[in-house]
Amino acid sequence: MDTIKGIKGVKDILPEETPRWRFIEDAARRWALAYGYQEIRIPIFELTALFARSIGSSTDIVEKEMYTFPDRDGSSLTLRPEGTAGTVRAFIEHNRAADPVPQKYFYLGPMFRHERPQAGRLRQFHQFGVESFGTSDPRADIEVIALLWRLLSDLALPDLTLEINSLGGAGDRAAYKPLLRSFLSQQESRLCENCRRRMETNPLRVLDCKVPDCRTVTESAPRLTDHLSPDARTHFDQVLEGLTAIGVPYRLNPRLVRGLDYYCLTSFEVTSTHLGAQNAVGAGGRYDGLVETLGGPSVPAVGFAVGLERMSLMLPPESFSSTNDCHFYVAAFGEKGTRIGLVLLDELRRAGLSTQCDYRSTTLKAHLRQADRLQCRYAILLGDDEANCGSITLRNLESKAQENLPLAGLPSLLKSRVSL
RNA sequence: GUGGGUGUAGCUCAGCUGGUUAGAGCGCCGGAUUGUGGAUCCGGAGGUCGCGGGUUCGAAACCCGUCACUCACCCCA
Repeated sequence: MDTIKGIKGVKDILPEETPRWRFIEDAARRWALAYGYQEIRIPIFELTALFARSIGSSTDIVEKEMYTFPDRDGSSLTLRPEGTAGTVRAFIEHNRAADPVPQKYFYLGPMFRHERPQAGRLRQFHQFGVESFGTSDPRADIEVIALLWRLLSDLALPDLTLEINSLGGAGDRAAYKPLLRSFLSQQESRLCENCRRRMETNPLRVLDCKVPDCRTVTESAPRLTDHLSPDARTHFDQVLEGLTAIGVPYRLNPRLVRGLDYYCLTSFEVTSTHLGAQNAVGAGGRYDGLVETLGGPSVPAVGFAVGLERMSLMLPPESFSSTNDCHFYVAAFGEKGTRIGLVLLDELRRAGLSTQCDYRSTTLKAHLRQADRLQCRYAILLGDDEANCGSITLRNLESKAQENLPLAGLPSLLKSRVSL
C-alpha cells in the first residue's frame, strides 16, 4: 500500500513551527492596521484571464508557472500566483473608487507558482501584501515603503537593504527602450544568450542579469533614471526626500527592474544576504495603469508583497516565544479519581484555565512525566485518596511544592491564588 | 525545463578497497521507586539499507534505471 505524500514544493507547517508563523503574521497585521490598511480576503482562484491581463502575458509567471485548470463549464481558472490582481479585481467589482476615504488594503495568504522548489521558494508559498489605491502623491509611495521597512526591522531580520529605482511613466520607458536597445546591440557579442533574446522581448531585464559579463556591459548603458520626464523625476525625488526625512535608509539601484508588467515609477525591493540565492524578502512599486487595464476607472496605486517563508527563514529564533501556554495538568488516576477528574478537567477549562491531560496515562508516574513533557506549570493530583476526602493535591512542577486544596470551587480558587 | 548533492531506526548520522547476526548518539517503552516528573543506572523494542533490475559465491556498498528530498541555474516574494 503506497502512502500518499504531499505535493512537491507544498509544505506542512507543523505545530512546532506555527508559533513563529503567528508571530510574523501578527506583526504584519499590527503594522498594517497601524498604517491604516484594512484586511481584505480575496479568493484563492480566479479566472485565468485576470492574471494574464494584469501580470503580463509574456512574463514567466503567466507563461509557465501558473496552476491553471478548466472549470466544469470549460472556463479557465487559475490558482492565484500573487495577490495584486485579485485585490484590484475586487476593488473594481465593488466600485470602491466611489468611496471617499482612501482605499488601503492588506492581505495575507497562500500563493501558487509551479517552479522548481529551492531554498526560500515553494510552489505553495505565503505572502503578506498591501495595496494603496487612489493616491498618486509620492507620500503614498513613502508610506508603503515605510510600512514594509518598519515591519521587517521590527522583526529584527538581519542585514536588510532597501533598493529603489524609478521606472518612469509609460512614455519614458517607450522613449528609453530604443536607446537601450541600440546600446545593447552594439555590445551584443558580449552578452549571454539569454540577454540577446531579452534584448528584443524585454530589454530592461538585461539590466538585472546576473552574468558578470553582462553586468560589465550594462555598467555603461544609458540609465532610465537619466531619461525621466520632469513629472517622473519630481515624483522620484520627492519619494527619496521623504524616505530620508523619516529615516528609512535606501540604496539607489538603476538596474532594479521588476518582473511584472504593471509596475511604473517607483520600484523597490528589500533584500538580505541570509536567504541563499533568493535574496529578495519583499518588493513592490507603483502600478498606476493597472486598475484601468482591468476595466476599472483610472486610479493610481502602489503596493508591495513580502514572502512569509523568507521572513521566517531569517527570523532570529530568540525573538519569539514558543513556550506552551498550558498551565495545568490534571493527573487523575484510580477508579474514583479518574471519574472525578473528567469533571474537574471540564470545569477548569470552562473557567478559562488552560488545562491538559493524557488519557492514556493510568499511573501517577506516567501522568507526571507527561505533565513535564507538556511543560505545564502545575499538576493537579487526583487519586482515590484525594477523591475520598473531596480534595486535590496541587503540585508546583518547578518548585515541587505541594498543598492540599478542596475540590469544591477549585477553579475560582486557582484563578485567585495562582499568578500566571 | 536544466545541472549538482543526498537517500541506512522516530531524529541526527557512522558503516573502510563488496564478506556473513546493519551500528552509535538522542528519543521511545519498561524496571530500580506497587501515589510523585526532569537526573543517574540497568534492560528492551524499533530497520522492505528510497524503489526496480543487473554484476557477484556474496551488495547498504559496484553498475543501470527510477522516484523522492535538497541546493543551484532560470525566474521570483
